[in-house]
Amino acid sequence: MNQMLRKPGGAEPLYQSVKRFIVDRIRSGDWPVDHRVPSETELTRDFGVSRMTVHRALRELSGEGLLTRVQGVGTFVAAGKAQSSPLEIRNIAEEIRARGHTHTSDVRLLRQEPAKGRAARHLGLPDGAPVFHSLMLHRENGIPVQLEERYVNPAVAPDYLDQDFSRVTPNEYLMQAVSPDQVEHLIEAVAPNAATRRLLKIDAREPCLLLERRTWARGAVVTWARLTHPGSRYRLGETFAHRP
Amino acid sequence: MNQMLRKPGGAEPLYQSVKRFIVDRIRSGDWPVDHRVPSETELTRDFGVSRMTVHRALRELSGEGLLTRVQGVGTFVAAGKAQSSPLEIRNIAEEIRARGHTHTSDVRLLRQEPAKGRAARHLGLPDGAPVFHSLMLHRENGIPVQLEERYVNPAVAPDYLDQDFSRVTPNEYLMQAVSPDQVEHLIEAVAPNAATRRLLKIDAREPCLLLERRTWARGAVVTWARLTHPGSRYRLGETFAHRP
DNA sequence: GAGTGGTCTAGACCACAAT
DNA sequence: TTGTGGTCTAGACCACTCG
Repeated sequence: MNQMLRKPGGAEPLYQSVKRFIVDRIRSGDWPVDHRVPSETELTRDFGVSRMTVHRALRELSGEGLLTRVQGVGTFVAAGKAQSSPLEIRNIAEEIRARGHTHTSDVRLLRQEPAKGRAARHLGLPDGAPVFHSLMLHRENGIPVQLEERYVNPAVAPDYLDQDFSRVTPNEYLMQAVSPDQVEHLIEAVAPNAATRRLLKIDAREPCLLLERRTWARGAVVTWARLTHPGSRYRLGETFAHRP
Repeated sequence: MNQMLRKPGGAEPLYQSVKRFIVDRIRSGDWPVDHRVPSETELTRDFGVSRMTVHRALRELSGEGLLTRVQGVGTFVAAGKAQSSPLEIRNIAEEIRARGHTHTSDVRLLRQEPAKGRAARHLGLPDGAPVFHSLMLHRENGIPVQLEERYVNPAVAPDYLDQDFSRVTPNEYLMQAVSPDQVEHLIEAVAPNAATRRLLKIDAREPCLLLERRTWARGAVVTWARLTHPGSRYRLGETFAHRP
């Protein structure tokens, strides 16, 4: 029966089971973008639940941006360009997983070096003071979506260099290690330089969305991050309240 | 009957009517923060609809952050009311004047036309329905900084075409004419097309920051605006305190 | 025990799109 | 005409909180 679909733990609503089943198919790659999802009638039969229950699952996934529904036509896996809110401090890995996709990342650089120029000024440190510097490349389903260059104040996060950033993103680590009390964001459209183009695998004509973020904790700058995204693969968004 | 609660236009789902009723009570101040909302049973009786319908309305309002629901206790008007947004609806003219600079603008287009493609979809209107379409160029100290292309729902702002937009920006007019209750923003980096390059006086290599904004009032889309800025002359920025 | 919200069913009618 | 999603009903059982 449909009990087989329930989570082992037991107490999960049926519509959650249906949602989980669909998200798993998308996450695993079984259902690519634009793939047609079984109709409500089919899912009703397959899961042995009522149509209202299936409908709720599909409606919620549609509201979460994972599916697109067209009356009279069907339900499809949403194309969904990457989209996030600049308001909060977003976690790129979580954001990607929330879309049902796979997040992977490479550590391209992780070291201590003398602060110079803008990095020193943004961190509020004297020129030549030691800083931590990291460069990460984040991918969504294998496609580069964010280049994360980050400078970290060693006084605030002394263990930064010892982390395994293949398991926990720098963002995740810093958020739990030193919860910041102030944030600054700047958003710009920029032309990528040669190194950025190579890492993001884009050509010179593609503009990039640059999000710069600084965070503070108890008056000291924690980190200055430059997050560069290919314009064709990422955008920032936010909705206040719901659109009906 | 519950027909009295329906919108004059007719076709509104019942759960929408219930939502609208509650939102109106909150917005008007009748129901302050922490006010207890009538139970599902009471609303079912008052509206003459089934409990499932009432439940959906309350569940969605809860998801949108307007209500808080506690099983076994009741439903209450949520506190909070979002932190100030970095992407509040900005008024380009005011923003420029706040920097001590001079704002000028040209009306390049202002007319009614049949909605097509994206404009129709974004406004939630059928293809070919009449819409208002305007194109404005905004300058800071004589230098173009924003190209504002805007589509407006005639049903919501019927007098749009009669305004003098050399004195009041479309944004200012719409904000005071129909105060929106919902906003959506999207930010992208894009390459400008030929017409945009010519109007903004930039060359093909310069990326542009595109801010798309939709606003709603009482469930209907008011306007969809595409604000294009030269990457070298404009950026979005924001500082705020983080909630611990 | 009474009242609340959370979930679920088995039907129904409708609007819409494709054939 | 067929199949799709959108809405709605009138019940039902459950978990939970409170007096």
